[in-house]
Amino acid sequence: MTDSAELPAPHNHSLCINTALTLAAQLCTERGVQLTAIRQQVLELIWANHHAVKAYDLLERIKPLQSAAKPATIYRALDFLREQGFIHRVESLNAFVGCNDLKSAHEQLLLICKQCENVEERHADSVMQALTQEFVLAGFTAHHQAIEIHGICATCTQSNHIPQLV
Amino acid sequence: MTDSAELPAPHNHSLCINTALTLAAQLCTERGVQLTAIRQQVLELIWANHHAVKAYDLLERIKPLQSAAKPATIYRALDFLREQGFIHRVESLNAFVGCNDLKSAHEQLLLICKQCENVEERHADSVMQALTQEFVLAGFTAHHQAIEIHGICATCTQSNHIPQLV
DNA sequence: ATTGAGATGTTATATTGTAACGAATATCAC
DNA sequence: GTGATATTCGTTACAATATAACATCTCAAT
Repeated sequence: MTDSAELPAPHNHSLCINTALTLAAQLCTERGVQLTAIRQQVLELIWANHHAVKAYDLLERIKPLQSAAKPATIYRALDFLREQGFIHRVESLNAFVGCNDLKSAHEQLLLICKQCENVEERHADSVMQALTQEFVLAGFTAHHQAIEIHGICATCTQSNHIPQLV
Repeated sequence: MTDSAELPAPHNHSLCINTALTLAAQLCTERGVQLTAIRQQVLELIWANHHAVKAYDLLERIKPLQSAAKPATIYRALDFLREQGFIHRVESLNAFVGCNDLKSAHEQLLLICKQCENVEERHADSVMQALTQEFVLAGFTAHHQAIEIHGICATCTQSNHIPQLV
């Protein structure tokens, strides 16, 4: 049996990773910033699945590649990747997840499944519009927002309804 | 000059605190749970202003009252207060703020001012409705949500426009 | 070759949060 | 009231997350 709990949808994940890495490399070139080996490896590790990854897990995983890696190694790479908009920090998990919309500067919604732990990013324009109205009402100028919803994703809900073999 | 940056609106803050504490005490009685001295003191310290307070700051502030206080003392009180819905955790700040809507079970929006550090809680029904629609679209069952917006509040925006005496 | 900016190595430490277990206290049935 | 039970608290130890500070390296532009 494959790991269907983690990558439930028919999903070519290496395509997923490749797209993200290729685009990141391209954007770095355009912006004149360096996607160094460490930064690229961290980005690749984050994209290993659609979970939110913890900094110290990344540290363990990068050590075979970068034996000198220390916490600062990881946090610096994470800072860079965040500045470039390649990843998001999931505030409610102290963890990090790849951004799958590098082109547009959308602020987004993160749907975090408690069961499979996948994090789905959605643009949710209607939510953002309602938020903007709310800011106007409150006289608030928004700079940055974190919208994180914990629950059960569609795939897990479905698979939970499939009769179990007991 | 008074501390107008922290409590900018004409605002009877002791009323604010008293209301919160009285209501919390009442709800605890109704629910058959204990609002012990420690828990009440922590709640009171959180309500000292409208900032998000860090756990270790609370620890320092409660020591004059509870000389035996240790991290676990604070975190247990915080757990209790959260379970009862008396406070919110601000995920993006690792900090805690009083809930000013104890009666209704609204999930809410936190508007966090970078300048005065006040946290304003808003119900934002339109945002929640848009969110609910988004969940339906995504087939997602939401259990808990954190919506945290960082920016500049109305009061600070106004006072920033007042010509400075230089 | 020099230099200057950015990236990394390295050590140390700060901050945030939990686990585990025994002692004290409150609550409830009798 | 007394004893049984559950809850709360004290205490120690530690885990997990994150940053500061400074030295060194790399590499491109001059």
